[in-house]
Amino acid sequence: MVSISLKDGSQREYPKGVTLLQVAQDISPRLAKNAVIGVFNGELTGLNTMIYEDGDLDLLMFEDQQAADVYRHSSSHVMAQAVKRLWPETKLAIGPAIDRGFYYDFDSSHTFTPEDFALIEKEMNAIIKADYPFVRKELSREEALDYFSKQDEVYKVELIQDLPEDATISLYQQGEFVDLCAGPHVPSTGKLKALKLMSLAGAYWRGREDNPMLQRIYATSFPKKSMLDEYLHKLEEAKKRDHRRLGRELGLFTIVEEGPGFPFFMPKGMILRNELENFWREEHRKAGYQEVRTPIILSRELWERSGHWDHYQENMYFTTIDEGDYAIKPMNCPGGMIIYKQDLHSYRELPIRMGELGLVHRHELSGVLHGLMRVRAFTQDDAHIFMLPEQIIDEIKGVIDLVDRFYSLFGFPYHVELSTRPEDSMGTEEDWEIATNALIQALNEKGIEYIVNEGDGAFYGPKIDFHLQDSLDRTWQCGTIQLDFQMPEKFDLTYIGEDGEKHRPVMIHRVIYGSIERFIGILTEHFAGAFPTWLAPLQVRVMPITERQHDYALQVRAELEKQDIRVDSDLRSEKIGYKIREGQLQKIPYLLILGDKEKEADTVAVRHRKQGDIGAMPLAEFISKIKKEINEKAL
RNA sequence: GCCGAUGUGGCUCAGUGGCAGAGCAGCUGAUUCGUAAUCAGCAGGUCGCCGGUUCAAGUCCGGCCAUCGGCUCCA
Repeated sequence: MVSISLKDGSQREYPKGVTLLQVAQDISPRLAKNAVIGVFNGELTGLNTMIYEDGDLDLLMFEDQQAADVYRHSSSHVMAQAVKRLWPETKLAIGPAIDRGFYYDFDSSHTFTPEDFALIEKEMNAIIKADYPFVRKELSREEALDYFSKQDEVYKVELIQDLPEDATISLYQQGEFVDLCAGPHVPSTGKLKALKLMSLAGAYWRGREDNPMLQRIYATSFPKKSMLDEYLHKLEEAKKRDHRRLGRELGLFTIVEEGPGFPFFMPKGMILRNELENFWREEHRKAGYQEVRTPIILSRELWERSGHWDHYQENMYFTTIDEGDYAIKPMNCPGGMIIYKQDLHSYRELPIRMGELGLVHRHELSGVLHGLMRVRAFTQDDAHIFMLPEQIIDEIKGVIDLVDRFYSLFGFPYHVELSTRPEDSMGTEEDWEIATNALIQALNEKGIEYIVNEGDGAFYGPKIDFHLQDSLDRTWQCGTIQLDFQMPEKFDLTYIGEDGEKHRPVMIHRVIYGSIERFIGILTEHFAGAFPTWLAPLQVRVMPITERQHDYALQVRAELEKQDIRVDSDLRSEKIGYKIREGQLQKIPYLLILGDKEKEADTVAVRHRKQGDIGAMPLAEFISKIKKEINEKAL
């Protein structure tokens, strides 16, 4: 017998060789139905695994992310099986579960089109109906290589060759289909229910540009049709929050063919932008920053000195002036260096925190442009901090605090990544180690969790990145803190120390918003265009019900303007419902509806964009209410 | 840059080789109305661009550009 301890602390005895599914069945038929995968003695274990030793068991349902991953992973095998049936010459690459679904990469002479989706889905459903068990087989490296070589599955062969010497090589088979796979899987294909193929994409084998491009099919699956429908509905809703759509609908910005990647900001977008910049200046003043502005175009010689010529050239735009070569700045730092060098600096001045809202241009590949999130011209809310080596940790922590101050104000969840030395970089191994450790120490002292991106740093130093999410949960790097020992060296920056000698300062590059453009994109999606009142391009719209109240409406509007509230009025001869509808669609925080009653009583009827009609009140009361909301930057 | 898809009025979209359409938005007029769409009329298009096939191309073919979804890359 084996003794199995369950999560609730209870223990059950079973004959040796009992499967997890049988255990689940014994506990409750519903659990057996809903369980996707087990965790037995800490190991993710398939439900049809037989148990020969005592242990702790936790049965996971789809709602658990690990279980969902297994479920999707099994789904990807079924998709591969269907594709192999339909196009037998197709070679298989990899097919993992991802956040909300799964994909499989194929190499096929057949070019998949969305029209194939129905066909593949139909075949997948047939495979599910056949209810093939997922059978695990372990075999030696030689056997595995031999098997996949014979099948001409070149990608699988490559994968096996790259597995560590001591790795267990396992296959999973369902029906006629066999795939190299570590597992585990659901017990059988019949466990899978609601599947949908989502999209096609090209993807380089192993993500390397010089490798062949494979055809990737993205799909998702759920244990219930209703869950799939709900997911699809959410996707539709998310599309309505897309900043590119809202940018047009709300008149914030536009990008046209005449300037791919070069956004135009329209009057309403500029109001939003200016509010963000005002707030930025205020906070940076408080945090001890000075502000500078450096030129957009600077000489080739400068970029050679900074290292950009060698390390960043393919991202830069160039121009010629009087036969001299110039570059349009892709970063603000060299300009900052020049400003620092205009004066001699004492150690007593440090740290010098020098901010710049700097417009940079970068040549991004055409395929990566994406609304305001990925553009070719953007404004970085940059700053360069020049400091003593012993000030490094405190300064980094100061920036981390500032980032948190900004992101919490908007209610943005974010995650942090640490990027280390890339291949194409400047400086000594020692400098990089000191710099990287300083970033790690600051993160640790702040108690911030982070993931590491090996080799993803800037060419001059390692960095801490802050990532925010868009409406589809894609993440975008916004804030970043980069520690740099190289630029001060290249530009021979110095300060006079206590000893009267020249010393080398250390430098931080940092941004909070990252790029104002990207941040506005994130902001728009986060609030679905309903910006907090302090940011809203238009804060109040006054709408009289009939012409009888036009005078009163203009009077109210004038008073609000006098109070620096952004207000307009809708005097068209439309029904009030029509005006309200437009006001709501424009996501204006407050609509003031003025009829005879209000005019008579000298009040305004207030409609809040989310709370709806909140009743009439004296204008003065409304003004103090909205001013409080604006001053507090309330969400 | 690479893979795939898409490109028709300001917006959303119909139009499968034979006279370029609809709804919304816009303009004009009527309507004066109480919390998400009043009615009527008018105007608006080199069908992304260039070339080809054809008696005839929005439609078929080729090239380019842009956009969308990915890959790679990054704020």
